[in-house]
Amino acid sequence: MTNIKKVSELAGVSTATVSRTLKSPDQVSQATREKVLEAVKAAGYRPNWLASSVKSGRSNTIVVLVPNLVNPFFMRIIGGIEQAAQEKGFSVLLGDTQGSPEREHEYASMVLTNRADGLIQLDHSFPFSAADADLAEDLPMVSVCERIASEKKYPVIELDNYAASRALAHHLLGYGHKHFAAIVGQISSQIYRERLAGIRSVLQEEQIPFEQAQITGGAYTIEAGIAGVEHLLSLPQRPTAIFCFNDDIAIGAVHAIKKAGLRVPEDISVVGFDNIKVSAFIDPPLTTVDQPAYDMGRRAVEVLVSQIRGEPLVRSKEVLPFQLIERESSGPAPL
Amino acid sequence: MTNIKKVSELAGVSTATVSRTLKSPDQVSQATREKVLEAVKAAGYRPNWLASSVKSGRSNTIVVLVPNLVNPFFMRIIGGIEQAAQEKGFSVLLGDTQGSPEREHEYASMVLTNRADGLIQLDHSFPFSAADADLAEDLPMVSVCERIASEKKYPVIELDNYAASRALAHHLLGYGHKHFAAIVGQISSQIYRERLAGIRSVLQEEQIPFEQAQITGGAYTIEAGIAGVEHLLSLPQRPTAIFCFNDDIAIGAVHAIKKAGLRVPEDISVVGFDNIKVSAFIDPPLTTVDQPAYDMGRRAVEVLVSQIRGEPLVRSKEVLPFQLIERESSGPAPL
DNA sequence: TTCGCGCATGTAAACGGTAACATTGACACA
DNA sequence: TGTGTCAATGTTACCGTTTACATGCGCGAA
Repeated sequence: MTNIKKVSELAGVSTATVSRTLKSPDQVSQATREKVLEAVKAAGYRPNWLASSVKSGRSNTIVVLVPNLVNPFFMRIIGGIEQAAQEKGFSVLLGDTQGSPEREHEYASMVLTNRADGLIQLDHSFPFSAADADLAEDLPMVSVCERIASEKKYPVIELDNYAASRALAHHLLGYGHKHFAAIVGQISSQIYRERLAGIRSVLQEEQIPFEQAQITGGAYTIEAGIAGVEHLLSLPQRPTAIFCFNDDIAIGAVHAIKKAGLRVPEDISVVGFDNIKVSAFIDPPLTTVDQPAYDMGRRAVEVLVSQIRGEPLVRSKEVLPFQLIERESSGPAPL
Repeated sequence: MTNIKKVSELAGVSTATVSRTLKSPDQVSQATREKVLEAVKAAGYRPNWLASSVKSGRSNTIVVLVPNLVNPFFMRIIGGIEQAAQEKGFSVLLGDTQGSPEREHEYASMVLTNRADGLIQLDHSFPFSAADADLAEDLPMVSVCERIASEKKYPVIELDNYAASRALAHHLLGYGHKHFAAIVGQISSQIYRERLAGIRSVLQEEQIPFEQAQITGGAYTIEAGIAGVEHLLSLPQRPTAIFCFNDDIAIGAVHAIKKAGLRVPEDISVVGFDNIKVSAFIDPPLTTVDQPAYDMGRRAVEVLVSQIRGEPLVRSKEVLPFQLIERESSGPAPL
């Protein structure tokens, strides 16, 4: 391993001069600078990142906790995280948790051991173990989409899920639908509550009933969408419009509806959430709510980095704009 | 920051004893061990990972270069990488390159600066900059799917693309197709050459022509699939079967074919590659080649870690099995 | 009783940088 | 000529661990 000492000997200067040449070249005379740079090149020297980090006490790394890597919506967020992190000189450690608390604990503890300076949580759980909880008190942590379940309020970058659900509901009401159902994702999350509340508020205003039996699901997967539709089609009153809490669920729902010999949207309208890439290209293209995933990731990094730098928190909650994307999976209610 | 010194003072022992208690407890008497562990708990001490890494010279980190985060096939590979890395005590740094050489250089250089111990490349380029190339000579690097373009042969975990393409070709020939086309992904890659060679070899055996005009594309995207079909439909002889070099392209192709008023597979059969999740649930479900993406990721880590440990290389090339998944996007050639 | 062995622990030198402080010398100015 | 200033460089302490080596002590064997 070529280290700074070898370079300093090669150049006939002290290690400090080598360090200065690389970190603050203007403090070094041009003559020695050239000498040193030549020695650096000759030795093939690259500064040891671990060593400088240990000195500075900062790893310039953030860890991102993702419940599911294959979800393209999360990946778009992570794309934004990556981009912003790189611009700010941070690198991104990937923490694929698969929803397992043990995994979350493990990744979260990286912030306690100086392996990372902060963490971004894409799920809604408080990621630290009970043993670490008190140490985690003032650590830089930001959540995206979901709010972290803890007394302390960590900053969150989110969507106005309530308003977005209301927009979807109004969209479907406009088509004359009267029988609604929902296939939800993770239960007990903030998203679950807000979206459901949004739907309920609109339906209540119109005096349209919306019972617990019409709410099914429990995971953000295609399979959950299929199972959800199978359940809903077995109900005495078949819904004519289904809210799916993400596009994966909606894709499964559309698939199952067609498989049952029904048509989308002629028999049942389906709306999703997230606007993942493929949603525009399935048959029929999905009506959905676009979330600015990339920007949410970017923003999360900006907030996190300012926390890491110890800057005061401006807002603990940022709500980014959604956009209702009307496509062909929703249409007039059947007569 | 609570460090080992604070703990040692609290426990009334030396820092060495604290370190030993945590790293090799059997060298410490039970009495002091308990004393130390209590002090650790009282101080809320967590060893500084940066410091131990600088000492050991190993970061126990690998960096993964991905051309495109939103591609679910890559994400399945990365899922396998993550899992295996965690089991082996490594963490994963994410390098979203977007195909940009500068980004690749930047991430690759992390291995030179001890920020990572090795790298996994999912693209086919040699990721180091020209300036770093000679230093990169003996660095642990493994590629998945694609072979790295360099004189030195780095280990690669791949699929038998030639045989898989032959299988797809035979599948379509069995349906009586005579007019083929291909929408390819990245040109100039190993995959491009092998898959095309596989297709060509089968068609040649059957004396079926396959001209350059029938080969289009250039990116692994839905849009490329759409553009590809638009081009192919403008040809004097319309193909009855299209090889798409991944499922995203195939999804775009199916979309465009339907949009043109044609049916899949009655008018045109479409086959893909990768077997991403959604392929089974679009209309019609895609015939495709399943790649064991997760296992490829796992295997890549195993090979990489053994390289990092300096173990001798067993095989420089591992070929994992594919599986032809016959679904409904392929069928009998139209009369 | 003395010697030697081995366990438990302490001391201090690493690891590879960075940066505060010290030193040197050139130069300007009185 | 003496003094002060400043730029360029060297010296050295330090970041937080780990670990080779040193020390001390108890105990069994001779």
